[in-house]
Amino acid sequence: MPELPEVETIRRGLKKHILHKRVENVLVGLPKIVRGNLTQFQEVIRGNEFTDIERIGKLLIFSLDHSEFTVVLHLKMTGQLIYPTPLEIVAGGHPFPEFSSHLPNKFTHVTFEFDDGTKLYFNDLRQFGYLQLVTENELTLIKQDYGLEPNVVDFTWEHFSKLLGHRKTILKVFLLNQKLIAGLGNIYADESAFAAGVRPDRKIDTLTEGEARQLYQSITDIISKAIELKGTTFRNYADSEGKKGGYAAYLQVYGRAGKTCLRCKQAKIEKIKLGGRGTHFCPHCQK
DNA sequence: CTTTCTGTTAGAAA
DNA sequence: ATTTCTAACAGAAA
Repeated sequence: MPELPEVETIRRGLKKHILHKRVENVLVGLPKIVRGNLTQFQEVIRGNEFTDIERIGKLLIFSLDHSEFTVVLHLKMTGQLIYPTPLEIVAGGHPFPEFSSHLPNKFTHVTFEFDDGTKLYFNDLRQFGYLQLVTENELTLIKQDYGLEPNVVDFTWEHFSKLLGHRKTILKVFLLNQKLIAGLGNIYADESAFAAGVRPDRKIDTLTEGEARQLYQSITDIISKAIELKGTTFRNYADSEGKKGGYAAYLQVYGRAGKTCLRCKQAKIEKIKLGGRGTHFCPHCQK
């Protein structure tokens, strides 16, 4: 579920709270959520502490103190990392009734218990997400599978344009390819194409330079705005404090199939399937 | 009731 | 080599 802005929001939220706290216990209710050897996973983390949290694309990377291992975590479609702070424990506030108001709940598969009594919950309704211990070498290999980050300085027009190259693939598929651009998902891909005025079913090699530049700018603007607003809650995304993201109010096409376009106020938003994903666009505003 | 859809992606099949 | 399909899963919506 979460795309780059949502994962980044979670990363920032957790960094404020969980670093340098001794992990007293790692409770695992659903073993398959932990890839690799479960016993080793628990032994390496118990008694240790997280020293940093990084992110590449939609993947979170937790550094451990004095360990050859690093923890990587992917939330996939419905994963959540919730760290109730004392204030929220009092308020009892998880915003989604289906996840019940108190944690852990039936979707909590891993719980980290810290030495100050606080807990970090990994919830995942659809159970696609995972945690895994990786060595430095393995981490290097994983990083090689990720392309440009849209929110860093070297996401330049020159790099982006090189990425487009002479590809003939469909724009939507291009935008979702994590090996090329890391972190875009279904929502921001559709929103970026709309903002650029380009149909998502266009072939990359038919884009004019002007359209390509528009697209580059749209991705940059949308991702930074979405990070600023702490992501988009369309269904059940929540940040580490259990709060919803604010970007949903800015969505132009995603989830608006059949509704009148907010820009031209004439055409209805169409929904088609591209690369196996529901794809939304305005047939009037996007060429 | 059944069918289709869902913010992801690894791996198989074509 | 590259592109498309499917599976992993649970629940909401149609």
